[in-house]
Order: sequence, then structure tokens, then C-alpha cells
Amino acid sequence: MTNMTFAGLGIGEQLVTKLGDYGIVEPSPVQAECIPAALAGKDILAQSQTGTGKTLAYLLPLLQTIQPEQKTLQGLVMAPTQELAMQIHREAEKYGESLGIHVQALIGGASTKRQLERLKVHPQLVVGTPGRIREILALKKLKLHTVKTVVVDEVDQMFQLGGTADVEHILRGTLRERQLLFLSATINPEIRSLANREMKDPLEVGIDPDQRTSKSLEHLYFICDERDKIDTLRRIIRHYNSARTIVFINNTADIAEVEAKMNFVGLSAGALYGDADKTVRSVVLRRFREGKIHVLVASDVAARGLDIEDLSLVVNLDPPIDSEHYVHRVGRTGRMGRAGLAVSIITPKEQFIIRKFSRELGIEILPRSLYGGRVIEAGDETSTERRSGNRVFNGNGNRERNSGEDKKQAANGNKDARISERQGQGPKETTKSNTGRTSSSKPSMPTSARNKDSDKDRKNKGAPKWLKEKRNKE
DNA sequence: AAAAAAT
Repeated sequence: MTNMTFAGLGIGEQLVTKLGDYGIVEPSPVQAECIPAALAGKDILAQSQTGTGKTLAYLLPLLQTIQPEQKTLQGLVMAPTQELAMQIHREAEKYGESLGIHVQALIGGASTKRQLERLKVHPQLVVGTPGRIREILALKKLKLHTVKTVVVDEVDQMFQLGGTADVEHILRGTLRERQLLFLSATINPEIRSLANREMKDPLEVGIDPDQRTSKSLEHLYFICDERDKIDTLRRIIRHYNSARTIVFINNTADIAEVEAKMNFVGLSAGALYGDADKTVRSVVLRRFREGKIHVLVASDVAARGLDIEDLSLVVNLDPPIDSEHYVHRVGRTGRMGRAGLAVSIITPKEQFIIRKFSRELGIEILPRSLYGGRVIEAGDETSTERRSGNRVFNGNGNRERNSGEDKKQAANGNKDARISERQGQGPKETTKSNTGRTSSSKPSMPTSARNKDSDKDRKNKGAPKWLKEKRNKE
């Protein structure tokens, strides 16, 4: 293959110049695959690792084919979270303005009024979240019959659970002849069959489909008791001298507390999760991007798509719920070939999850231990049968591999682990307070109409409705 | 063991 250029792929001079302004001169593999096909009007289902340039892989051909002189809506991009949609919108505006293309964001959490006002100038491209787009459709302030291309980013999440109904509804409102572009780092067989039913002879792009995580990522794990997780986290951030760290928490009810504790130990932290105040949400992310906040304590709202400069450390304070979540969380770092570090802080009981991810993703996730303030190699605790109680840093694990000094340190690490074990005689972890970081002041989860909805959704779990309908027909 | 997306 010759030296690939954006011009060679069919991107026009104006966009090529604009890309050059941002130092982007060579198309990434997923861009090289997608751009010519997208320009040719083909439907595409694309899988490519996190941080490999999927956004521009669809935005560039989309902007290229939009006719600015036509004051009709020609393109629609949907993403699963407000933050991601905002990021895509910014990117689209950045490149679209040089072509005279008006891009409008239709994203929840912001003023509907203002969005409606701005729709009057007839954008050629809309970027948004499904809920808000549907809302505006219902108000009849948006027509989709002129849309030629629909992009569903993070497609596997978009066709999961509650969001499905909105995406489904929006897609039904577009013409049958529209071009569809579906993208994600994780595309399961269900999404693939959905795409194959919905699309016309789609091009399936799979850049290293067996490798879903970035190659420039290093994966580590640390074992400690639940109650020591915060301290371990603090020491890890210090050790790596990480300027920007995302800490993922499973349960939003725990986030504020972790944020407070990080701030208490002198690491400026902010919280990002769906239930947070919408204006706070965007301020926090902006301050994190600017480097004014060093630690972002987040739910999985921040797991997908977010592209944050100089983010070199991602920490799972709770293990992600499955390997796909792992892929997306750790994919916030190690982007575009840059080095990144993914650290999971787990309890002894959670060890099996790390092994599962390692196996399912075909990656090495290596054990590490803390000694003093330093990170050292840990004994490899892969032999479950040796596990006795909560003692995890078993120095006998992998002696041959460690230097004498490392051995000594690992042994000390064991001692540390045992000390914390003894201290851990307090609250047993059998109660509902499964994190151990929750105190008596734990805010109770709001269980309003929202939960009733998700109960309903749970019944529909699995294939989205429109897929089920089609299946039944067959 | 969850979260998100409309108000």
C-alpha cells in the first residue's frame, strides 16, 4: 500500500488543509478503510480499537458530502452520552465551518429553547443524544426526510436497554435510502446481525477485531481490601505522578464520597456521573480537560468515546461489569499510539474478574504491589488453590521471575496486606454496602420513576425490539 | 453488584 493521504482517500482540499492545521496528516487505518466507502455512499459497520480515530472516520466523509448551499438537514450523528455528543459536535463544527456547514447540537441537559431557536437557521448536520432528538422531533421542529446519512456512534451501547426505543424511533423517521454508519470498539454478534438486517450490503470494517484494546496500553492490577482502595489509589496516582487520572466507580452513590476523599488527601478531584447537575457536569469535564482538576471520579458515563489530552492513567476502583466496559474505560488512555496505563484496584474476591477480562480480551493484566510509596512487581496469584483466606500477596507465587530485592519487597507487601486484613475485622462485606467506602452518611439512591422504567427495560433485555420484530417475521 | 438517555 502506498503512502496514504486524506486527499488520496477523496477528502477535499479545504478539509485536508484544516486537518493539517491540527497536525493531522496521515489517515489512521479505520479512516483509510471507512472514508472511501463512506464517500461512495456505502453503509458501514466499523469496529476499531479505542482511540484510533473513528470520529473523523465518519465526520470527514459526512462533511465532505454535505452540500452547504442546500439549507436542509443532510446528516445526523447520534451518541450515547451528552459529553460524547458535545465532543463530537465540537469536532464537527471545527471542520464544518471551513466548508460553510452549519452544525447543530441537540443534546439533553442544555436549554431546549435555545436549540429550537438555532434550528431555525437550518443546520445541514445535527449531532445529538437520542432523547433530545426525539423530543424535538415530537415538537415537529425537526424533519428527517432530507437526511442522507445517519451515524450511530458507540452503536452497541446505543442499541442496549432503554436508549433503544429512541434510536429506533429516530431511525424509522429517516428515509429507507439513507446511508447508515455504525461504529464502536466493541461490536458483538447481536449488533452485527442487527446491522446486517438494517443495512444494505454493508462494508464490515474490522481493524484488529481480536484486539479491542489499544496496543499502547499497559494493564496492571493491585490487590487490597476494599477499605484500603482509596489509599492504594492515592499512592498509585502519586507514584505515577499522573497529571490527569480518571477513576471509575460502578455505583453513582459512591462517587461523591470518593471525590471528597481525593480532595481531602490533596488531589484536586471532580465528579462526573449522569445524575449530577448538568451544568456542573460540563464544567467538571472542562476543568479536567484544562488540567485544573487532576482526578476525575466518574461513572461509566465517562467510559465511552471521551478524548482527553494528556490522560495517561485510568483506574478501576471497582471492576467494570464486563470486558466490554473494561475496553471502553481503559480506552480513555493509550490513544492514537500514545502510551497509557490502566490500573484495576481489586479485592481478593475480585481477582477472578481480572482473569476473566484477561482471557476474554487476550491481553496481559499484570499484578503489582505497593511498597512504601513505590509500585513493585507482585507475586502472580494465578493459582487459586493456593489462596488462603484473604492473603493475596503470596511471595511464593512467582519467585523465579523476581529479583532478590523484589522478593523482599513483595514479602513486605504481603505483610502489609495481612496487616490491613487484621484491621479489616470491622464491617463484614456481606451487607448491601458492598463497597466498604460507603459510610453511614451514604446518600440513598433515588428510586423514583426512573427505576420503574429500568425495570421495564430489563424485561426487554437482550435484542432491541425492532430486531425482535424482524426476527419474528422470519 | 450498573449507567445512561427527556423534563
